[in-house]
Amino acid sequence: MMTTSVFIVDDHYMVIEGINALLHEEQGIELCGHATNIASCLAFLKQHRPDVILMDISLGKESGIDLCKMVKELYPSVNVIGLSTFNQQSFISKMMENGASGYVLKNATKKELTEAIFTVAKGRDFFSNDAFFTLKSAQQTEIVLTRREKEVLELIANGLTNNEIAQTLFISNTTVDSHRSHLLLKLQARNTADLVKKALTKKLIS
Amino acid sequence: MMTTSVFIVDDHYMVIEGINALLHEEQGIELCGHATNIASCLAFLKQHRPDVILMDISLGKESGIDLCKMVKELYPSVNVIGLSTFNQQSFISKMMENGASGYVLKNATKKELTEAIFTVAKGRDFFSNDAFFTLKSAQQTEIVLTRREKEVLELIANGLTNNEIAQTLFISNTTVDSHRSHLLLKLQARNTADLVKKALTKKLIS
DNA sequence: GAAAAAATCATGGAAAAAAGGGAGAATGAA
DNA sequence: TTCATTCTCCCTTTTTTCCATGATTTTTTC
Repeated sequence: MMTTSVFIVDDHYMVIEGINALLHEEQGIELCGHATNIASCLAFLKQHRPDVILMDISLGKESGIDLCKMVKELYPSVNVIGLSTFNQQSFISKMMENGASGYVLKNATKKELTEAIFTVAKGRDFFSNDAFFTLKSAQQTEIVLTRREKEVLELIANGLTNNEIAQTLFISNTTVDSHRSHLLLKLQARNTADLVKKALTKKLIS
Repeated sequence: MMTTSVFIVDDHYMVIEGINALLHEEQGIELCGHATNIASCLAFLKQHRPDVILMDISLGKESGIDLCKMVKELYPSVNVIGLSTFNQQSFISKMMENGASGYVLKNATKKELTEAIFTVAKGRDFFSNDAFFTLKSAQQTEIVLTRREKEVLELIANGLTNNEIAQTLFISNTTVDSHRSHLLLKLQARNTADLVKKALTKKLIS
Protein backbone atom coordinates (compact mmCIF):
# COMPACT_ATOMS: atom_id res chain seq x y z
CA MET A 1 0.00 0.00 0.00
CA MET A 2 1.33 3.39 -0.96
CA THR A 3 1.52 6.13 1.60
CA THR A 4 -0.20 9.40 0.82
CA SER A 5 1.71 12.51 1.82
CA VAL A 6 -0.42 15.28 3.28
CA PHE A 7 0.42 18.93 3.77
CA ILE A 8 -1.71 21.24 5.91
CA VAL A 9 -2.38 24.94 5.34
CA ASP A 10 -4.33 26.61 8.10
CA ASP A 11 -3.82 29.78 10.05
CA HIS A 12 -5.16 28.20 13.23
CA TYR A 13 -2.55 26.37 15.21
CA MET A 14 -5.25 24.45 16.98
CA VAL A 15 -6.55 23.01 13.76
CA ILE A 16 -3.09 22.07 12.54
CA GLU A 17 -2.43 20.33 15.82
CA GLY A 18 -5.83 18.72 15.65
CA ILE A 19 -5.31 17.28 12.19
CA ASN A 20 -1.86 16.16 13.18
CA ALA A 21 -3.31 14.36 16.16
CA LEU A 22 -6.09 12.80 14.09
CA LEU A 23 -3.88 11.59 11.28
CA HIS A 24 -0.69 10.92 13.15
CA GLU A 25 -1.09 7.21 13.54
CA GLU A 26 -3.19 6.63 10.48
CA GLN A 27 -1.90 3.87 8.23
CA GLY A 28 -0.97 5.03 4.75
CA ILE A 29 -0.91 8.74 5.57
CA GLU A 30 2.26 10.66 6.04
CA LEU A 31 2.08 14.21 7.28
CA CYS A 32 4.82 16.12 5.56
CA GLY A 33 4.39 19.56 7.05
CA HIS A 34 2.20 22.58 7.48
CA ALA A 35 1.98 26.28 6.72
CA THR A 36 -0.05 29.15 8.12
CA ASN A 37 0.14 31.44 5.11
CA ILE A 38 0.45 31.57 1.34
CA ALA A 39 4.15 32.40 1.21
CA SER A 40 5.34 29.52 3.35
CA CYS A 41 3.06 27.10 1.56
CA LEU A 42 4.48 28.07 -1.82
CA ALA A 43 8.00 27.93 -0.39
CA PHE A 44 7.40 24.39 0.79
CA LEU A 45 6.06 23.32 -2.61
CA LYS A 46 9.25 24.46 -4.30
CA GLN A 47 11.05 21.63 -2.56
CA HIS A 48 8.35 19.02 -1.99
CA ARG A 49 5.35 17.65 -3.80
CA PRO A 50 2.72 16.31 -1.40
CA ASP A 51 -0.09 14.16 -2.75
CA VAL A 52 -2.74 16.09 -0.91
CA ILE A 53 -3.03 19.53 0.63
CA LEU A 54 -5.63 20.23 3.28
CA MET A 55 -6.28 23.90 2.78
CA ASP A 56 -8.29 26.22 4.99
CA ILE A 57 -10.27 28.63 2.84
CA SER A 58 -9.61 31.51 5.20
CA LEU A 59 -6.03 32.23 6.15
CA GLY A 60 -6.41 35.29 8.29
CA LYS A 61 -6.11 38.17 5.90
CA GLU A 62 -5.12 35.87 3.04
CA SER A 63 -7.40 33.53 1.15
CA GLY A 64 -7.10 29.80 0.69
CA ILE A 65 -9.27 30.17 -2.37
CA ASP A 66 -6.57 32.27 -4.03
CA LEU A 67 -3.86 29.95 -2.81
CA CYS A 68 -5.67 26.98 -4.29
CA LYS A 69 -5.61 28.61 -7.69
CA MET A 70 -1.91 29.37 -7.46
CA VAL A 71 -1.05 25.87 -6.33
CA LYS A 72 -3.06 24.18 -9.06
CA GLU A 73 -1.52 26.40 -11.72
CA LEU A 74 2.01 25.67 -10.56
CA TYR A 75 1.58 22.03 -9.55
CA PRO A 76 -1.51 20.49 -11.13
CA SER A 77 -0.68 17.07 -9.73
CA VAL A 78 -1.29 18.19 -6.17
CA ASN A 79 -4.80 17.46 -4.94
CA VAL A 80 -6.31 20.17 -2.81
CA ILE A 81 -9.02 19.61 -0.24
CA GLY A 82 -10.81 22.74 0.91
CA LEU A 83 -11.25 22.93 4.63
CA SER A 84 -13.61 25.27 6.38
CA THR A 85 -15.98 25.97 9.20
CA PHE A 86 -18.45 27.31 6.72
CA ASN A 87 -20.84 25.17 4.83
CA GLN A 88 -21.53 27.82 2.26
CA GLN A 89 -22.20 27.33 -1.38
CA SER A 90 -20.16 30.30 -2.59
CA PHE A 91 -17.01 29.12 -0.84
CA ILE A 92 -17.35 25.56 -1.98
CA SER A 93 -18.00 26.59 -5.58
CA LYS A 94 -15.07 28.96 -5.64
CA MET A 95 -12.69 26.33 -4.34
CA MET A 96 -13.89 23.86 -6.95
CA GLU A 97 -13.57 26.47 -9.69
CA ASN A 98 -10.01 27.02 -8.59
CA GLY A 99 -9.22 23.37 -8.99
CA ALA A 100 -9.86 21.83 -5.59
CA SER A 101 -10.70 18.13 -5.48
CA GLY A 102 -12.82 18.17 -2.41
CA TYR A 103 -14.32 20.05 0.47
CA VAL A 104 -14.45 18.99 4.08
CA LEU A 105 -15.93 20.82 7.03
CA LYS A 106 -13.90 21.31 10.15
CA ASN A 107 -16.32 19.27 12.20
CA ALA A 108 -15.41 16.25 10.08
CA THR A 109 -14.69 13.01 11.85
CA LYS A 110 -11.40 11.20 11.56
CA LYS A 111 -13.08 8.70 9.27
CA GLU A 112 -14.41 11.39 6.95
CA LEU A 113 -11.06 13.10 6.80
CA THR A 114 -9.07 9.98 5.95
CA GLU A 115 -11.67 8.98 3.41
CA ALA A 116 -11.39 12.42 1.81
CA ILE A 117 -7.62 12.18 1.65
CA PHE A 118 -7.55 8.71 0.10
CA THR A 119 -10.30 9.57 -2.35
CA VAL A 120 -8.70 12.71 -3.74
CA ALA A 121 -5.29 11.02 -3.77
CA LYS A 122 -6.80 8.59 -6.27
CA GLY A 123 -7.82 11.53 -8.41
CA ARG A 124 -11.51 11.56 -7.52
CA ASP A 125 -13.53 14.29 -5.87
CA PHE A 126 -14.78 14.14 -2.32
CA PHE A 127 -17.27 16.17 -0.33
CA SER A 128 -18.43 16.09 3.25
CA ASN A 129 -22.02 15.01 3.41
CA ASP A 130 -23.08 18.45 4.53
CA ALA A 131 -21.04 20.17 1.85
CA PHE A 132 -22.42 17.90 -0.82
CA PHE A 133 -25.95 18.62 0.25
CA THR A 134 -25.31 22.35 0.30
CA LEU A 135 -23.83 22.25 -3.16
CA LYS A 136 -26.75 20.24 -4.50
CA SER A 137 -29.46 22.38 -3.04
CA ALA A 138 -27.64 25.55 -4.03
CA GLN A 139 -27.34 24.54 -7.65
CA GLN A 140 -31.07 24.65 -8.04
CA THR A 141 -31.41 28.16 -6.79
CA GLU A 142 -28.13 29.56 -7.95
CA ILE A 143 -28.35 33.15 -9.03
CA VAL A 144 -26.24 34.23 -11.94
CA LEU A 145 -25.68 37.94 -12.33
CA THR A 146 -24.00 39.65 -15.23
CA ARG A 147 -20.94 41.80 -14.75
CA ARG A 148 -22.95 44.98 -15.04
CA GLU A 149 -25.66 43.76 -12.72
CA LYS A 150 -23.08 42.99 -10.07
CA GLU A 151 -21.62 46.46 -10.41
CA VAL A 152 -25.01 48.08 -10.11
CA LEU A 153 -25.94 45.86 -7.19
CA GLU A 154 -22.77 46.82 -5.39
CA LEU A 155 -23.46 50.51 -5.87
CA ILE A 156 -27.07 50.17 -4.79
CA ALA A 157 -25.94 48.48 -1.61
CA ASN A 158 -23.52 51.32 -1.04
CA GLY A 159 -26.48 53.67 -0.94
CA LEU A 160 -26.18 55.34 -4.33
CA THR A 161 -29.31 56.44 -6.15
CA ASN A 162 -30.02 55.55 -9.77
CA ASN A 163 -28.78 58.93 -10.88
CA GLU A 164 -25.56 58.61 -8.95
CA ILE A 165 -24.99 55.12 -10.27
CA ALA A 166 -25.61 56.36 -13.79
CA GLN A 167 -22.97 59.03 -13.34
CA THR A 168 -20.55 56.59 -11.81
CA LEU A 169 -20.85 54.06 -14.61
CA PHE A 170 -21.31 56.63 -17.38
CA ILE A 171 -24.64 55.23 -18.48
CA SER A 172 -28.16 56.58 -18.59
CA ASN A 173 -30.25 56.36 -15.47
CA THR A 174 -32.90 54.48 -17.36
CA THR A 175 -30.29 51.82 -18.01
CA VAL A 176 -29.58 51.65 -14.33
CA ASP A 177 -33.28 51.29 -13.77
CA SER A 178 -33.31 48.42 -16.20
CA HIS A 179 -30.50 46.62 -14.40
CA ARG A 180 -32.28 47.28 -11.17
CA SER A 181 -35.44 45.63 -12.40
CA HIS A 182 -33.48 42.60 -13.50
CA LEU A 183 -31.84 42.40 -10.11
CA LEU A 184 -35.19 42.53 -8.35
CA LEU A 185 -36.41 39.76 -10.62
CA LYS A 186 -33.37 37.54 -10.32
CA LEU A 187 -33.16 37.81 -6.55
CA GLN A 188 -36.94 37.74 -6.23
CA ALA A 189 -36.82 40.81 -4.07
CA ARG A 190 -39.78 43.01 -3.30
CA ASN A 191 -37.80 46.22 -3.17
CA THR A 192 -34.39 47.70 -2.54
CA ALA A 193 -34.27 46.73 1.11
CA ASP A 194 -35.08 43.13 0.31
CA LEU A 195 -32.62 43.18 -2.56
CA VAL A 196 -29.73 44.32 -0.42
CA LYS A 197 -30.51 41.83 2.30
CA LYS A 198 -30.74 38.93 -0.11
CA ALA A 199 -27.58 40.03 -1.91
CA LEU A 200 -25.70 40.06 1.38
CA THR A 201 -27.06 36.82 2.77
CA LYS A 202 -26.41 35.08 -0.53
CA LYS A 203 -22.91 36.56 -0.51
CA LEU A 204 -23.35 38.17 -3.90
CA ILE A 205 -21.80 41.26 -2.38
CA SER A 206 -19.84 41.75 0.80
CA MET B 1 1.77 24.97 42.11
CA MET B 2 -1.88 24.08 41.70
CA THR B 3 -3.05 22.40 38.54
CA THR B 4 -5.86 23.99 36.60
CA SER B 5 -8.44 21.61 35.17
CA VAL B 6 -9.69 22.48 31.70
CA PHE B 7 -12.75 21.23 29.85
CA ILE B 8 -13.26 21.81 26.13
CA VAL B 9 -16.55 22.40 24.33
CA ASP B 10 -16.27 22.53 20.57
CA ASP B 11 -18.15 20.86 17.78
CA HIS B 12 -15.00 20.51 15.71
CA TYR B 13 -13.04 17.40 16.47
CA MET B 14 -10.01 18.94 14.91
CA VAL B 15 -10.04 21.81 17.32
CA ILE B 16 -10.52 19.55 20.31
CA GLU B 17 -7.63 17.42 19.17
CA GLY B 18 -5.61 20.52 18.50
CA ILE B 19 -6.16 21.98 21.95
CA ASN B 20 -5.43 18.59 23.46
CA ALA B 21 -2.18 18.46 21.58
CA LEU B 22 -1.26 22.00 22.52
CA LEU B 23 -2.00 21.65 26.21
CA HIS B 24 -1.21 18.02 26.73
CA GLU B 25 2.24 18.46 28.16
CA GLU B 26 1.70 21.85 29.66
CA GLN B 27 2.72 22.12 33.31
CA GLY B 28 -0.10 23.01 35.62
CA ILE B 29 -2.90 22.23 33.18
CA GLU B 30 -4.99 19.12 33.37
CA LEU B 31 -7.40 18.36 30.56
CA CYS B 32 -10.42 16.77 32.11
CA GLY B 33 -12.55 16.11 29.03
CA HIS B 34 -14.49 17.56 26.17
CA ALA B 35 -17.96 17.86 24.71
CA THR B 36 -19.32 18.66 21.27
CA ASN B 37 -22.75 19.88 22.33
CA ILE B 38 -24.71 21.51 25.11
CA ALA B 39 -26.24 18.36 26.52
CA SER B 40 -23.02 16.46 27.03
CA CYS B 41 -21.33 19.50 28.49
CA LEU B 42 -24.07 19.94 31.09
CA ALA B 43 -24.00 16.22 31.80
CA PHE B 44 -20.30 16.39 32.50
CA LEU B 45 -20.73 19.35 34.81
CA LYS B 46 -23.16 17.41 36.99
CA GLN B 47 -20.29 15.19 38.04
CA HIS B 48 -17.24 17.39 37.68
CA ARG B 49 -16.27 20.98 38.27
CA PRO B 50 -13.45 22.12 35.99
CA ASP B 51 -11.65 25.36 36.74
CA VAL B 52 -11.89 26.56 33.18
CA ILE B 53 -14.04 25.76 30.17
CA LEU B 54 -12.83 26.59 26.68
CA MET B 55 -16.07 27.11 24.85
CA ASP B 56 -16.58 27.54 21.12
CA ILE B 57 -19.26 30.14 20.48
CA SER B 58 -20.73 28.16 17.62
CA LEU B 59 -21.64 24.56 18.27
CA GLY B 60 -23.16 23.58 14.98
CA LYS B 61 -26.82 24.36 15.39
CA GLU B 62 -26.41 25.13 19.06
CA SER B 63 -24.84 28.21 20.54
CA GLY B 64 -21.93 28.46 22.92
CA ILE B 65 -23.25 31.85 23.90
CA ASP B 66 -26.40 30.23 25.29
CA LEU B 67 -24.40 27.46 26.90
CA CYS B 68 -22.19 29.98 28.62
CA LYS B 69 -25.21 31.56 30.25
CA MET B 70 -26.52 28.21 31.45
CA VAL B 71 -23.17 27.16 32.84
CA LYS B 72 -22.61 30.40 34.72
CA GLU B 73 -26.09 30.28 36.22
CA LEU B 74 -25.64 26.72 37.43
CA TYR B 75 -21.97 26.83 38.34
CA PRO B 76 -20.76 30.40 38.81
CA SER B 77 -17.34 29.22 39.97
CA VAL B 78 -16.46 27.85 36.56
CA ASN B 79 -14.51 30.27 34.40
CA VAL B 80 -15.53 30.28 30.76
CA ILE B 81 -13.24 31.34 27.94
CA GLY B 82 -15.01 32.04 24.65
CA LEU B 83 -13.32 30.49 21.68
CA SER B 84 -14.00 31.45 18.12
CA THR B 85 -12.77 32.00 14.62
CA PHE B 86 -14.60 35.28 14.55
CA ASN B 87 -13.14 38.44 15.86
CA GLN B 88 -16.50 40.13 16.01
CA GLN B 89 -17.66 42.61 18.54
CA SER B 90 -21.20 41.28 18.87
CA PHE B 91 -20.02 37.76 19.71
CA ILE B 92 -17.44 38.92 22.19
CA SER B 93 -19.89 41.24 23.91
CA LYS B 94 -22.55 38.58 24.15
CA MET B 95 -20.19 36.08 25.68
CA MET B 96 -19.06 38.63 28.25
CA GLU B 97 -22.66 39.55 29.02
CA ASN B 98 -23.35 35.89 29.65
CA GLY B 99 -20.58 35.68 32.19
CA ALA B 100 -17.52 34.62 30.24
CA SER B 101 -14.14 35.55 31.67
CA GLY B 102 -12.27 35.81 28.42
CA TYR B 103 -12.20 35.47 24.70
CA VAL B 104 -9.55 33.81 22.60
CA LEU B 105 -9.42 33.45 18.84
CA LYS B 106 -8.75 30.08 17.32
CA ASN B 107 -5.54 31.26 15.75
CA ALA B 108 -4.17 31.81 19.24
CA THR B 109 -0.69 30.54 20.00
CA LYS B 110 0.03 27.99 22.68
CA LYS B 111 1.41 30.78 24.80
CA GLU B 112 -1.70 32.90 24.45
CA LEU B 113 -3.95 29.97 25.25
CA THR B 114 -2.10 28.94 28.39
CA GLU B 115 -1.91 32.54 29.51
CA ALA B 116 -5.66 32.85 29.02
CA ILE B 117 -6.32 29.72 31.06
CA PHE B 118 -4.10 30.71 33.97
CA THR B 119 -5.42 34.25 33.99
CA VAL B 120 -9.11 33.36 34.13
CA ALA B 121 -8.38 30.57 36.62
CA LYS B 122 -7.17 33.33 38.94
CA GLY B 123 -10.50 35.08 38.47
CA ARG B 124 -9.31 37.77 36.11
CA ASP B 125 -10.45 38.47 32.57
CA PHE B 126 -8.37 37.72 29.51
CA PHE B 127 -8.67 38.72 25.87
CA SER B 128 -6.67 37.90 22.80
CA ASN B 129 -4.91 40.99 21.55
CA ASP B 130 -7.11 41.07 18.47
CA ALA B 131 -10.27 40.55 20.45
CA PHE B 132 -9.34 43.28 22.91
CA PHE B 133 -8.71 45.69 20.08
CA THR B 134 -11.99 44.83 18.43
CA LEU B 135 -13.89 45.35 21.64
CA LYS B 136 -12.21 48.69 22.25
CA SER B 137 -12.76 50.10 18.81
CA ALA B 138 -16.33 48.84 18.73
CA GLN B 139 -17.27 50.57 21.94
CA GLN B 140 -16.70 53.95 20.39
CA THR B 141 -19.02 53.39 17.48
CA GLU B 142 -21.64 51.30 19.18
CA ILE B 143 -25.11 51.94 17.92
CA VAL B 144 -27.94 51.71 20.39
CA LEU B 145 -31.38 51.16 18.97
CA THR B 146 -34.61 51.17 20.90
CA ARG B 147 -36.86 48.13 20.96
CA ARG B 148 -39.24 49.65 18.46
CA GLU B 149 -36.48 50.76 16.15
CA LYS B 150 -35.08 47.26 16.04
CA GLU B 151 -38.51 45.89 15.15
CA VAL B 152 -38.96 48.40 12.38
CA LEU B 153 -35.45 47.82 11.09
CA GLU B 154 -36.06 44.10 10.94
CA LEU B 155 -39.25 44.56 8.96
CA ILE B 156 -37.64 47.05 6.59
CA ALA B 157 -34.88 44.55 5.88
CA ASN B 158 -37.51 41.93 5.18
CA GLY B 159 -38.80 44.13 2.40
CA LEU B 160 -41.95 45.48 4.00
CA THR B 161 -43.11 48.98 3.08
CA ASN B 162 -43.98 51.60 5.65
CA ASN B 163 -47.64 50.81 5.27
CA GLU B 164 -47.12 47.11 5.76
CA ILE B 165 -44.93 47.73 8.77
CA ALA B 166 -47.58 50.02 10.21
CA GLN B 167 -50.18 47.28 9.84
CA THR B 168 -47.88 44.68 11.31
CA LEU B 169 -47.06 46.71 14.38
CA PHE B 170 -50.49 48.33 14.70
CA ILE B 171 -49.13 51.85 14.47
CA SER B 172 -49.56 54.70 12.04
CA ASN B 173 -47.40 54.78 8.95
CA THR B 174 -46.18 58.21 9.90
CA THR B 175 -44.83 56.66 13.06
CA VAL B 176 -43.01 54.11 11.02
CA ASP B 177 -41.65 56.94 8.94
CA SER B 178 -40.43 58.59 12.08
CA HIS B 179 -38.64 55.46 13.27
CA ARG B 180 -37.20 55.12 9.82
CA SER B 181 -35.74 58.60 9.95
CA HIS B 182 -34.18 57.88 13.30
CA LEU B 183 -32.68 54.69 11.95
CA LEU B 184 -31.17 56.53 9.00
CA LEU B 185 -29.72 59.03 11.41
CA LYS B 186 -28.38 56.54 13.93
CA LEU B 187 -26.77 54.31 11.34
CA GLN B 188 -25.70 57.31 9.28
CA ALA B 189 -27.26 55.75 6.22
CA ARG B 190 -28.08 57.59 3.03
CA ASN B 191 -31.17 55.57 2.22
CA THR B 192 -32.86 52.23 2.72
CA ALA B 193 -30.24 50.25 0.79
CA ASP B 194 -27.45 51.72 2.85
CA LEU B 195 -29.45 51.18 6.02
CA VAL B 196 -30.00 47.50 5.39
CA LYS B 197 -26.38 46.94 4.45
CA LYS B 198 -25.08 48.69 7.54
CA ALA B 199 -27.58 46.91 9.76
CA LEU B 200 -26.41 43.56 8.43
CA THR B 201 -22.71 44.26 8.53
CA LYS B 202 -23.01 45.65 12.03
CA LYS B 203 -25.01 42.56 12.98
CA LEU B 204 -27.94 44.60 14.22
CA ILE B 205 -30.15 42.19 12.32
CA SER B 206 -29.40 38.80 10.86
C1' DG C 1 -21.78 33.77 -39.27
C1' DA C 2 -26.10 33.21 -36.94
C1' DA C 3 -28.36 32.93 -32.55
C1' DA C 4 -28.52 34.13 -27.83
C1' DA C 5 -27.43 37.01 -24.13
C1' DA C 6 -26.23 41.37 -22.33
C1' DA C 7 -26.14 46.21 -22.28
C1' DT C 8 -27.97 50.20 -23.71
C1' DC C 9 -31.78 53.83 -23.91
C1' DA C 10 -36.68 55.60 -23.73
C1' DT C 11 -41.65 57.01 -21.97
C1' DG C 12 -44.91 57.53 -18.61
C1' DG C 13 -47.35 56.77 -14.50
C1' DA C 14 -48.04 54.94 -9.74
C1' DA C 15 -46.05 53.98 -5.37
C1' DA C 16 -42.84 54.63 -1.88
C1' DA C 17 -39.23 56.91 0.58
C1' DA C 18 -36.57 61.06 2.19
C1' DA C 19 -36.28 65.53 4.20
C1' DG C 20 -38.14 69.03 6.71
C1' DG C 21 -40.85 70.62 10.07
C1' DG C 22 -43.54 70.06 14.77
C1' DA C 23 -45.98 68.05 18.90
C1' DG C 24 -48.48 65.27 22.53
C1' DA C 25 -48.65 60.84 25.42
C1' DA C 26 -46.36 57.08 27.83
C1' DT C 27 -42.67 55.11 30.28
C1' DG C 28 -39.08 54.65 33.48
C1' DA C 29 -35.26 56.21 36.18
C1' DA C 30 -33.32 59.56 39.54
C1' DT D 1 -42.28 64.25 40.87
C1' DT D 2 -39.57 65.73 37.41
C1' DC D 3 -36.63 64.84 33.59
C1' DA D 4 -35.34 62.28 29.65
C1' DT D 5 -36.32 59.06 26.44
C1' DT D 6 -39.25 56.70 23.65
C1' DC D 7 -43.21 56.14 21.08
C1' DT D 8 -46.69 58.06 18.93
C1' DC D 9 -48.88 61.02 15.19
C1' DC D 10 -49.40 64.62 11.48
C1' DC D 11 -48.21 67.80 7.33
C1' DT D 12 -45.81 69.08 2.81
C1' DT D 13 -42.65 68.77 -0.93
C1' DT D 14 -39.18 66.56 -3.46
C1' DT D 15 -36.73 62.63 -4.73
C1' DT D 16 -36.39 58.00 -5.71
C1' DT D 17 -38.06 53.65 -6.73
C1' DC D 18 -41.10 50.41 -9.07
C1' DC D 19 -43.52 48.65 -13.04
C1' DA D 20 -44.80 47.86 -17.87
C1' DT D 21 -43.39 47.89 -22.47
C1' DG D 22 -40.48 48.18 -26.12
C1' DA D 23 -36.39 48.94 -29.05
C1' DT D 24 -31.39 49.18 -30.59
C1' DT D 25 -26.75 47.97 -30.28
C1' DT D 26 -22.89 45.25 -28.53
C1' DT D 27 -20.91 41.13 -26.99
C1' DT D 28 -20.63 36.32 -26.43
C1' DT D 29 -21.21 31.73 -27.78
C1' DC D 30 -21.86 27.82 -30.58
